[in-house]
Amino acid sequence: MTPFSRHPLDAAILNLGGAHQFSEAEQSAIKKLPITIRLFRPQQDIVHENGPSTQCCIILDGWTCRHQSFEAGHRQISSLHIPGDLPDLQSLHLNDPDFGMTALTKARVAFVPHANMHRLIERFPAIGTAFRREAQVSAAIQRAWLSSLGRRDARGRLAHLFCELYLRLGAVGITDGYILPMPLRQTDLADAVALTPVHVNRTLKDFRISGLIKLQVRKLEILDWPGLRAVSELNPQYLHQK
Amino acid sequence: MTPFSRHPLDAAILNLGGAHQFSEAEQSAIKKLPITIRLFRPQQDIVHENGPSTQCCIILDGWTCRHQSFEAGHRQISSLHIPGDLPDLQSLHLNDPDFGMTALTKARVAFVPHANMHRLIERFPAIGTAFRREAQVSAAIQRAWLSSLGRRDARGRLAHLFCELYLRLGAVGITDGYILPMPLRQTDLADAVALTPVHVNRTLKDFRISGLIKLQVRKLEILDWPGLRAVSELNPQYLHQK
DNA sequence: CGCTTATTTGACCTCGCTCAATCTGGGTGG
DNA sequence: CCACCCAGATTGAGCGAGGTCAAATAAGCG
Repeated sequence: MTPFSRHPLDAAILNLGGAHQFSEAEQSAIKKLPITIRLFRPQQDIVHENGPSTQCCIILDGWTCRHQSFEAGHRQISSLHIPGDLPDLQSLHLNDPDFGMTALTKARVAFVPHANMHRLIERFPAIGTAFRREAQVSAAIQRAWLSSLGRRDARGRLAHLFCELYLRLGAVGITDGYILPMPLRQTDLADAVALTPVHVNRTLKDFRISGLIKLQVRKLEILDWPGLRAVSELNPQYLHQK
Repeated sequence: MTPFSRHPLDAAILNLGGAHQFSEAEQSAIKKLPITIRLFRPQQDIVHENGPSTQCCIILDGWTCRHQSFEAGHRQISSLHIPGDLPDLQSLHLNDPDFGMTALTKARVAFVPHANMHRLIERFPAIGTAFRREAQVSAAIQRAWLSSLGRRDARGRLAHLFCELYLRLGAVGITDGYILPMPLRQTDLADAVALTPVHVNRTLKDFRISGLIKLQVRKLEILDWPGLRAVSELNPQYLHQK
């Protein structure tokens, strides 16, 4: 783990490997992938909602989201992605994306041509297995969101989102105690939990008054974890961490 | 395709194969899987929400659903499954299920031990690929549901569900023109689209009055497909059919 | 034909939406 | 260094889609 061993895909390798880490050979094969790195500004499209893609992307830095738009101008964010995530494995198997992806913050994203990914899977079945596992984990997170939208009220939804982020960010070592980065605007939060920005604002105020959280500039501090967790009815099983 | 070629897993093979069907060798390997077939009555649990499973299941007959329960007694259905579906590939990779699965109708379900599935994937990488593809398709369907709950009103949600079912059932040849089986009770519909049974009832009445559908005993007839589709804002891309 | 489960309808209420105005803080140009 | 700007956050007032509760009707089924 000397500084020399740093590679842009390190976080992704760690993330994908999960419980049983990749072998040396597998890791170095991943690191030899021909990647193109691009920078994005907040609100910039990474993958357009229509139009096929020939590359997979890997989040190196910053936050991105998948979303779908509606005629009335509303949009629904269906997942949030942080460094180490591979949010577009779907395009390896399906031609038409059913979602758009955009940056929520400044973001650094690596792109790998599909052909290279397919070859990688062929040569290293364990990587194929890891991709299947990753698909299942992110499907599980999506299910949790689905239930959240379906059956939780405004407080529950926001609390659940915060708890999930706390755990996910903690797993990749981005938290500082109970303080986590929170680069999303209230508008973005609203699109994620399917509320209006106005109501998100009111609910956050409610949380603040109840002493559950403190939300400053781009930083969220969880003041009362048991309390927030109770509001969220969180069952962290679905994250399948560790 | 003589009657002699009928095998309980035929539908699943067709479903999984997708665009590029399996080779003879692959197909016969699948058919040689040691399956246990069990029958379930409506509302009976197939996979419990807690407790690990050591088998994958394949729906042979009937409808099932995945769902999550909440403390207040509510439940959210996160997906519906019809014959040919493999709704529990997740358990191949993740130990703890984050959902329960129950039969919505009388159902015939085949079970295959994980070990045999893993061996199958090892020997036939194309089957591993098919499993990845299947995971992505069902994730896409879940995303569509998620957006539906988040951004559509009661009419939109129900219409969207009906349109999706029409297309999915059509793809496996279960529809008869615009008539499709609809074994779900209004309570089940409510749990799927996150409304109360009462409001589902009112919305169905509204559809009936608008001449969009006819809903009789266990049968749904779509009287005005363009109309229903307009209400649903359906973009069938996400089903990735064909 | 009686019993249970599902559907239907009515009356009332509430959570979250809409619309609109105001406040705030960080960035920018003079 | 300061006045200005502008995106984002905050607050208020009124409304409506969908929820709740309760009762009536209809449909399976032994």
